[in-house]
Amino acid sequence: MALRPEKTAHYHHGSLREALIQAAVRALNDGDEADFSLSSVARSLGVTPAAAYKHFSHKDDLMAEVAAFGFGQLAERFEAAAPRSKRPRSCRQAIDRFERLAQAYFEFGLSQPALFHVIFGWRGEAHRQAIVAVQGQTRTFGCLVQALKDLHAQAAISVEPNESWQWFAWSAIHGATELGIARVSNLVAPEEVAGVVTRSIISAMCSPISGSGSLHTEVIKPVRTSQHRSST
Amino acid sequence: MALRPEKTAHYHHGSLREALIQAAVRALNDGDEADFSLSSVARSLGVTPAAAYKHFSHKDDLMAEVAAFGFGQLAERFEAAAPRSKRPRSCRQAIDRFERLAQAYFEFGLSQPALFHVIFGWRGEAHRQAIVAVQGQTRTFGCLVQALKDLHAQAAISVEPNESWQWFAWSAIHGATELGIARVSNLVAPEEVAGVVTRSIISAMCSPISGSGSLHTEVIKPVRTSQHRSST
DNA sequence: GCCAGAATGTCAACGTCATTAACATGAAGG
DNA sequence: CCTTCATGTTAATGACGTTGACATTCTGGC
Repeated sequence: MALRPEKTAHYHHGSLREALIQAAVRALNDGDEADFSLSSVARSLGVTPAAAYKHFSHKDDLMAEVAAFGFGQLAERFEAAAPRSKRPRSCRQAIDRFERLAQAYFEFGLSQPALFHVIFGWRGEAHRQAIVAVQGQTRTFGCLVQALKDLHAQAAISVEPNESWQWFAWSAIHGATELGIARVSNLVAPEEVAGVVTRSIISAMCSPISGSGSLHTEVIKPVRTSQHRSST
Repeated sequence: MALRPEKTAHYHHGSLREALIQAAVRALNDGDEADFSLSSVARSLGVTPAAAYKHFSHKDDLMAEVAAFGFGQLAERFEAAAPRSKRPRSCRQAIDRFERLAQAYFEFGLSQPALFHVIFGWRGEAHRQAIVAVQGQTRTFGCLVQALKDLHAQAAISVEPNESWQWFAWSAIHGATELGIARVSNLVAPEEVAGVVTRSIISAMCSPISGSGSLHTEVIKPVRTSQHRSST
């Protein structure tokens, strides 16, 4: 059939390995994570659980692939929200772009919480997990870092986005997503989370020390008044 | 034995219910979450798994109690790090207090990751989970909010800590903890995370619009130069 | 003091899960 | 054609969550 059966073309099933990964992702996204199991995933493909062990040595092996796939999906969302080709050419473009990235991150977590937790919460074999994490970071975290650099290049923030700031920005976005998934509070409406978080991060990175007062009045002032609505 | 056998004094075991909860917490904290099970917890108490079902209708029931207990532990850490009796009387005291709270949150998550994820990541019966979350928030999240108000009262931050800011501060601290647990990156050394996060949050909440320039040069400047070490 | 009944535990069983070993099947290549 | 390897099934093992039948022990009323 295939012109070049490069590696795993289609023996009995075709390519069970990929099918299992995608079925696992589908099962995770289709609600009930309690019902998630290697067996049920195999069953959904009309295949025996034992068949999975011809392709994965442990369940953790499958989950690692699922995590890698999830990172890919997140990267796709990032690319869709802020295409690499369209670099920001103004301060506001940089800000909007950064917010869209945060929004994509948040929506990804809320719409696929089980997958999200496989990516970031899976406790598996440390070795493989590390590999997945590193690969995933280069694709996703790199986008955030670039957005921060763009913010700086377009003078939307005054501090240079060094590693500490990168860590902080990621933490804030990630934490907002986790808290959103946990439904631990409804202090901020979901559709406003990304805006609040990004503007707060930007506010943090507008240091007033290097005589950039104009930046503040230009960028931060309208943000603050319009967004962080006062309560009480 | 007991002067007043108020409710569940000691029948066969004594008070299995409490013992099970604490044994579960112990099992979660003693590494291997993969080996965690209702059965193993019961076994560790020399008791049959079925015995647990005289006290909890489902495993989720037990986990909800574990989550509530975990919230209590976090609250204790908060109280130890920043006693409610010792209210800050200066700007620096307020800042230090806030940082100690963040540090306590971070260390709690890193030292007891499994328990931490039961608290924030457990997917159980929505009803009970909501109750636990609400109760836990009043004890823990309230401390953070108070710290933010103290920061404002001591003029360490200029914006009023409304709900949006509370959400943001919590998100940043929570996200830093989650990323730390996931060991997803080592951009910032663990012992510096709390400092970086708190100072960044404070920086975000120092709005330059209300003529509080003195606050910035006084509070933020030394922070920025000493902490966010430049990289590249 | 004794006994009914509730509270609390064990035992045995069910269905599911992850995992494995033994066996079957089908494609590929000599 | 026939070996060989990749891929699948079957059947088994031990652990898990959960339940129902049964045993024990505490408690309260007599």
